[in-house]
This record gives sequence, structure tokens and C-alpha cells, in this order.
Amino acid sequence: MLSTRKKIVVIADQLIRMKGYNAFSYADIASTLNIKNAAIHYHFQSKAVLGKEVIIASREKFKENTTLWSSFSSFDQVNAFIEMYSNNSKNNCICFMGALGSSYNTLPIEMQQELTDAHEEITVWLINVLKLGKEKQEIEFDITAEEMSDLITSGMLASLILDRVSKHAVLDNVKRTLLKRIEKKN
Amino acid sequence: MLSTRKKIVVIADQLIRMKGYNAFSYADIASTLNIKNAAIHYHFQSKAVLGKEVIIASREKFKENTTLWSSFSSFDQVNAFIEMYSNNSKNNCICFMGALGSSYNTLPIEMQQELTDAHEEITVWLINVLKLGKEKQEIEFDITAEEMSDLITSGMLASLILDRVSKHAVLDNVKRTLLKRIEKKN
DNA sequence: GCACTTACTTACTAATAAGTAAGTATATTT
DNA sequence: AAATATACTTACTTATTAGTAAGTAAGTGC
Repeated sequence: MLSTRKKIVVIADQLIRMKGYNAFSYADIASTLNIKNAAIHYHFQSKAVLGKEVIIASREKFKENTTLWSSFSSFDQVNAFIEMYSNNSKNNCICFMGALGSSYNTLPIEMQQELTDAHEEITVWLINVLKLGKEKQEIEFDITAEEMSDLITSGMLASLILDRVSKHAVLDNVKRTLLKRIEKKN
Repeated sequence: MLSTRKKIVVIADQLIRMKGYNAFSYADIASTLNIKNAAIHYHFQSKAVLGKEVIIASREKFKENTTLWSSFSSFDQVNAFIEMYSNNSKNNCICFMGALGSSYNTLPIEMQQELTDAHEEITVWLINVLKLGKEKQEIEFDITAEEMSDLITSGMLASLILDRVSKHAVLDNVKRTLLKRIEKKN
């Protein structure tokens, strides 16, 4: 059983990824958890603080995941990373980077900073996996690791968004294409 | 000199791509154009109608552009398409597909439908250019045209978003990588 | 010169937003 | 047993939201 505080973060996270930061309200959280509006304010001074907490929780989950994957081959680590994004699509959700990045200009500065740090953290990890994988000859690609990292994160972020908009399966197409791109030939 | 009606659509478009559909208000438009709140309602019955009009205007601009590009080589057409996305980055804006797609679940149905149709229109055009280009041997790629189309639209949509979040130039990396991907070798 | 339309403004409404101050019930500490 | 902290609720405030009803001023058509 989670504490109310943790439940609020979980619900806020889902609401942000389902509706966006500016479209969800304290009333949405309160009604879901059967508590009152003011109870949220007891745990979080402001919406900005709650929003920042949601990003922090996502960063912690990411760190946990990468630790779990650390014994995997480079290909499997990238694959697990891609699958982590795919899992967001449950309940009509997108990833937190897409949900918050798309309204970056309207976010309170503390959330902007946390989001930028989160992106940096993800990018540093992915570039490292790609570089090491190339060295170890577990994967191959003909562009720089930085370019490959941007291609993967961009592709996954957007295909979650476009999967909601489009009639066909954008996510599946992009996943397949990206993995094919780093796969060893012969 | 544009009519007030057209000015409202232009400003609404910029606001949507800068702040998102749920973060902009009639007050934002009114203050920019030095008119009153109610004047917007005179031209558009509701925010949903205005939002739909913004998508329609974008679709018309897209059709104009593709007509202008029709004499270009396949590579140059894809390049022009990518540059069209890049131009969105002025004034801290993203593309309308990213701005509206990321809050798809909160949009009124008429906007959802118009956005889905817009995506379909863009995809049909791009797949066609890619297929013809491959036939004419003006470009080359080792995946299907459908996969390549999804990779390009996803990459451009997301790199505009991540360019705001990231410290480094995601947009440049993705643009370069995508063009390299279809470029003829030798 | 009168009817009618166009393009607004003034003045408002009802709903919803985040946030707050003060009170309460329960458990924990001393 | 008294004091204190925890985890809320009740009741509210202030600001902002989209939207509306009624009025007006400047043209247009006849």
C-alpha cells in the first residue's frame, strides 16, 4: 500500500502523460484518490513542486532500470530502453519528455531545469551504451553516437504522440526501424 | 493588411505552437491584436472552431508548399519538407502536430479529426515522394517508404521539442542524420 | 433616408483554477 | 494525562477561463 503522497505523484504522472501539465487539475487527482483538493496542498506546496516531483520520480525509475539492465548486451540495453518508452503507450499516455517538453515554455522554471537535467541524464546514458556497444562490436551504425542517441530519443518520443493521432502503427514502424539501424549485419 | 479574422488565426497558431492549446487564452490573442475578448467570439463561435481553423490553415499552407516543390528532385522535396519543420523553431515554437498531438486526448473531437486527417495527408504525400524517388533512383534507403516516412516525421516533430529542452542542438543532428539516410551513396 | 449588415465594445455570467486559513480526528511522544 | 505532530477536511478567496447578451458606430443597398 502506497502512501497518499506517493499515490498523488503516481496519479499526477499519469495525468501529465495523458492530458498534459496544463490540462490536469488538483480536482482530477482529488476525485481519483477520494481526497479533498486541500489534501494535495498539504503534501505539495504548489503545482510546480508536484510537477517537479513527478520528473524526479521518473528520473529515479530510469536510474533503477539502467542498473537492472547493466548486465545486458549493448543491443539488449537499447532494446530495453525502447521498450521502456513503448510501455508509456498504455492508457493512452505518452512519455513524460514529450508531455512536458511540448509545453516547456509554460512550465515553471524549476520544472524546466529538472526536465533539462533529465534529458541530459538520459542522453549521457544512451550515448555511453552506444559507444561501448560499437567498441565491443555488439552493435553497429554509420553515424556518431550523439546522432544515433538523438535519433532514438526523438523517434520514440514522437511515435508515441503520432500513434494517438495516426490511423496506422507509427510506434511499431519506428521501433523496428531504429533497432534495424543498430543491428549487426552478417 | 490581413483581416482581423485571419490575424486571429495567425496569432492562435503561434500561441498553440509556443504554449500549447490548453495554455493559451482568448485574452492572449485579444491583447496582442488590441481588440476585446468578445471580438474573437464574433469571428469564431468557440475555441474548438478556432483551433480547427488553425489546423485547416496549416493544411492549406502544406498543400501550397508541396505544389511549389513539385518540380524539385525527390531529395530536394524531402529536404524542403524537413526545412519547413525547421522553420517552426523560430520564436521558440514547435510544429502544430507536436503541439496538438501531445494534448490529443484533451482536444475537442472536431480538432482530433482534423489533426488525424492532416497527419494522413502529410504521410500520403511523403510516402509518395519517397517511393517515386526510389524508383527514379534519386534517393535510396533500405527500409520501406512507410517506415522512412514515420522516421522522418517522428524525428522532426520530436527534435523541435527536444531542442527547447536540451542544451545541445538535437534538431541539427536529426536533420543531418535523416538526409544522410536517403542520400545516394557513390 | 431607411433597413440591414459588418465588426466590433461594454458589461456580464458561470465554471473552474490554484491556493489558503482554520479546524478536527487520530496517533505518537513525553 | 497533556502536548505535539500527522494527515487530513471544511469553507473560503482570488484569478482566470470560455462564452454571451445587448448595445453601437460605420458602412452598404435600395
